[in-house]
Amino acid sequence: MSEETGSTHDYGEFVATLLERKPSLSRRLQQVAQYLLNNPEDAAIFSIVEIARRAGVPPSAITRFAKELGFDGFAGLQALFKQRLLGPRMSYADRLQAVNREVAAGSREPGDPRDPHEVAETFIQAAFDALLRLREDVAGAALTPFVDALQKARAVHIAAARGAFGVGSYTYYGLSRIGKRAFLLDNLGAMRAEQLAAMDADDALLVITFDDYTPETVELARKAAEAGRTVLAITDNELSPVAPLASHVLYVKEGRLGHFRSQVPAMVLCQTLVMSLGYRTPEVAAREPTRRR
Amino acid sequence: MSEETGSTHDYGEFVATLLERKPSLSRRLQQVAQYLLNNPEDAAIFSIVEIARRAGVPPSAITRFAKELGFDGFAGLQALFKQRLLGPRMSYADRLQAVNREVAAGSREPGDPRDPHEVAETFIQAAFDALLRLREDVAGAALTPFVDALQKARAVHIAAARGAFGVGSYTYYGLSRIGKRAFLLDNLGAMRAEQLAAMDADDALLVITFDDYTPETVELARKAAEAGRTVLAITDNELSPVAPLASHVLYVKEGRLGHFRSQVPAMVLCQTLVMSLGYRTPEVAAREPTRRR
DNA sequence: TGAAAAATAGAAAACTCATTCCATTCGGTC
DNA sequence: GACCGAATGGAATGAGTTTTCTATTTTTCA
Repeated sequence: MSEETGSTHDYGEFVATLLERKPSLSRRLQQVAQYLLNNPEDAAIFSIVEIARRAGVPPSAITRFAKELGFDGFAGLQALFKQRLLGPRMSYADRLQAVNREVAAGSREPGDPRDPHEVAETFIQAAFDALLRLREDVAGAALTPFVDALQKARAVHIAAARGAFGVGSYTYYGLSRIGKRAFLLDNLGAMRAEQLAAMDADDALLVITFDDYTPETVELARKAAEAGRTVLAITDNELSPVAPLASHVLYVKEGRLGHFRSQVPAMVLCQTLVMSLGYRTPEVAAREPTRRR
Repeated sequence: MSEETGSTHDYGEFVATLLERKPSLSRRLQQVAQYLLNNPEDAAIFSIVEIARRAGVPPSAITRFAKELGFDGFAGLQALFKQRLLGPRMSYADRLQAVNREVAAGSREPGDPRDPHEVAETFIQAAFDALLRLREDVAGAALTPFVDALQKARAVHIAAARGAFGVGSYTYYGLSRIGKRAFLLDNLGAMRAEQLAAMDADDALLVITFDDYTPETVELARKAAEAGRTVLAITDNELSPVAPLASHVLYVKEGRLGHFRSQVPAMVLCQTLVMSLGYRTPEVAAREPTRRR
């Protein structure tokens, strides 16, 4: 980790360097450059041997290429391509690249990652990435049946704990606002089971849980499913323990940062559900909600 | 089980197989399955050692997993993920550009605005805008003194109601997670005043309120300020009634779309504060390493 | 509660991959 | 067309990754 990477830490920057230096590279190295720029995904994924084969050069040419551009070796070069592919750590939009360059140029300090401003930057990028993913996930998701189910329910009971509690609270608030009867199963006074028992046959349970799958929340979903209640789930993937219990499931693949997961996409999805439901209840949409002009 | 189970050469098929076979897998192997589904990109890119580290299992568990599912070894399993990543989908960069163009143009084909997918699109765009604005706001904001104040407080009491309750809950959870003593003033049993009175002289009150400035929340801030307690505020602008009561204020200019406010920027800001504080608490920082290496 | 079976972690072995080095080839120059 | 230096390919080496194996732990069932 000393003076290794020489020139570039960022893919865009790397491309710029390459363009500039291409004329001064030897023929073979230009060929390598050509291939890498044309197949950045391959470059991220395959071994040097495989890449060499595809590019029609010997592996040693690629090693030489990496060194020529100031990397320690192939690994350093490939790291750049991996980053690009992984997302949250890559520059995410043209508008924001300007700022990235500022940082690179030194008009802003690269900075201590513990500086709150740096942390903010990181989380904002993570949120961007998470939203991009949500956008894709949602495109193929069955939102309408989910909203149908919410509409059909006489009341919605919400189970969401720990990391998901914020999203659950927000959804509870949103549903209440549009005039949907909603209850938050907050396990107050350890009355979780009793709160659940208060569910009517026509009611639905909305379960929101991710990743650690808070056992209490999963348990609530199981009990409700066993009791024959409608269970709706928002969770992160097909193996989630609540998925098989629910009649409708929406998946939010979340962008994590360290151990902290971005609540953003789940929040936006819930907003969407609430609003979509709101549109369907004309009298509520017409009614001016409290304290809003 | 005599037939080749591992003939899945397509990611979707693999997920299906996994779903079916999950119950019969051992605990560890389920954990591996879970991680792989949650982080398919990582699975495509990193070595077995790195993946094992991130999933919190020994490398051999992953090898066992691969064999259990009928692959020759890890390589065969990983090939699936690589294929998925390279697949027919647009490259990441292309996707980003597409979104940018759409967002910038602000114009997509109209469609029915009540269609949940349209609603989702709208909210996602709103969230994008809100994040961009937050990015600007945060650049000039005094985050560090705010975090200092949080750190100095022996315990943090959080007042956030109605629309802000979700963000408040999340912040409460986050602070607790990093080992900061935190309390949520939820007005349980109408004991708001008593909950506030339980504040110690060294404690701080974190007020989160926007727009409608929930009177109860403002009242809490006022009481705390009168009692000489440290008041920290997150609100939307300089005219907010809580601004003059607080020793430190952070402003989140609302990214509203129609008349629905996006909770996203407030959420991200709170994440940032929690994480920044977390970095300062050594034992927590050690427990929660970031992905930077 | 105890014995048998299954699952597991970790270290050592087997293997793959990346890099180095040097003999050979290539391209330019006189 | 022959010389020289740079560029190149490929085998040998070394680093890193995966797999296997076994002692230990955990779970299951009587």
